[in-house]
Amino acid sequence: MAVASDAVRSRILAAGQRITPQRDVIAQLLEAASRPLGATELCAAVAAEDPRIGRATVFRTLAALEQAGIVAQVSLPGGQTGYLLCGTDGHHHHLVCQGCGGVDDVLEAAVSPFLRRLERDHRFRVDHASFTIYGTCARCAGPGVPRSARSTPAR
Amino acid sequence: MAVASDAVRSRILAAGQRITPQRDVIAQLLEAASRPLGATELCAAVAAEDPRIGRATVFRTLAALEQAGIVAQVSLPGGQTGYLLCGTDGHHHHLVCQGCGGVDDVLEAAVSPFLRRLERDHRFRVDHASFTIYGTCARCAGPGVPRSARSTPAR
DNA sequence: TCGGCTATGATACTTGGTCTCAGAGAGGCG
DNA sequence: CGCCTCTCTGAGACCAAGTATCATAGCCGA
Repeated sequence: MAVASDAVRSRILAAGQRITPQRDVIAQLLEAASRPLGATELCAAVAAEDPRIGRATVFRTLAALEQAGIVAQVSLPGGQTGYLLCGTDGHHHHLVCQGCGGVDDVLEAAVSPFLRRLERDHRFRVDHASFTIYGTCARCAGPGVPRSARSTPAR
Repeated sequence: MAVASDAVRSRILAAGQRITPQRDVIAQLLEAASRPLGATELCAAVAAEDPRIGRATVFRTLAALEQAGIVAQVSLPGGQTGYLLCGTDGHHHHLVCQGCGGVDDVLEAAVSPFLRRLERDHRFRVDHASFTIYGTCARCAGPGVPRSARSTPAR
């Protein structure tokens, strides 16, 4: 059976959490998915991998991994919650492609000027902002069918 | 019993929806709250106003009002959903004050430069973005404490 | 090896929301 | 006025997501 990558395992350890077979299964499933998994989806996948793992353990593990900064919750369109293994350390945001389900990370540094501007304009102190943005990635936009305006030389 | 304001009623009508006593109650409760109400909270308030109004009607009404652009869903910290009567027409975003629960609207125009920048940097076409930002409004930040001294970078 | 702590599985429960279905009520029309 | 249709409603079953509880298993350090 596959196991979670060393990188993930070491991050779990670094957060002072134990690596257990159950956590390994869950981390590995999220890692293999590379797109946000819904609660039902994840529970089903976990059950398929090892039917003896309980729902409570799944959610506990997600909470533990989230606390360790290894998984993030994103709100999927339709109001559902998706769980996502994220490669980026620290607080960041997500671009979710509605075509392939892939996720791109947006570093906090890219959004903080925007937030500071909001703070100034609205006389508001921002404590916490986390947003998920839906759209279409370059690959899914299709080669040869680029958005008319997107000839911009992106890095 | 109080009724929803004329502005709200006319917006319901403009969206081709009927004004019924039940919708009136719900719109009026949201209007009076001036902060996001959770599902339980709202159902309880509705029941207090008229115990014969069913849950299904509450959610149906919320959906109808949301479609009419009169209410918005915001995700409250803790993952809960709040319902909110919004004064601004068109797509916009919300700043939620964690002190008083008040909500300030952020017009789409204020965020689109940020989104365009993201599109450029990530080669990503943004279809839909809606974010709710938590923080403290100027009033709750407290009088006498100058804003310049208390600005904190977003986490 | 012993004690304590962490993690686990089972299960019941809560919350948030949807679906279904029969019926009430309003509006339009002849 | 009477009828027809269409929207909206209430009740309640149902579902999905997540939490709480509790006894137990297993790891780990002393």
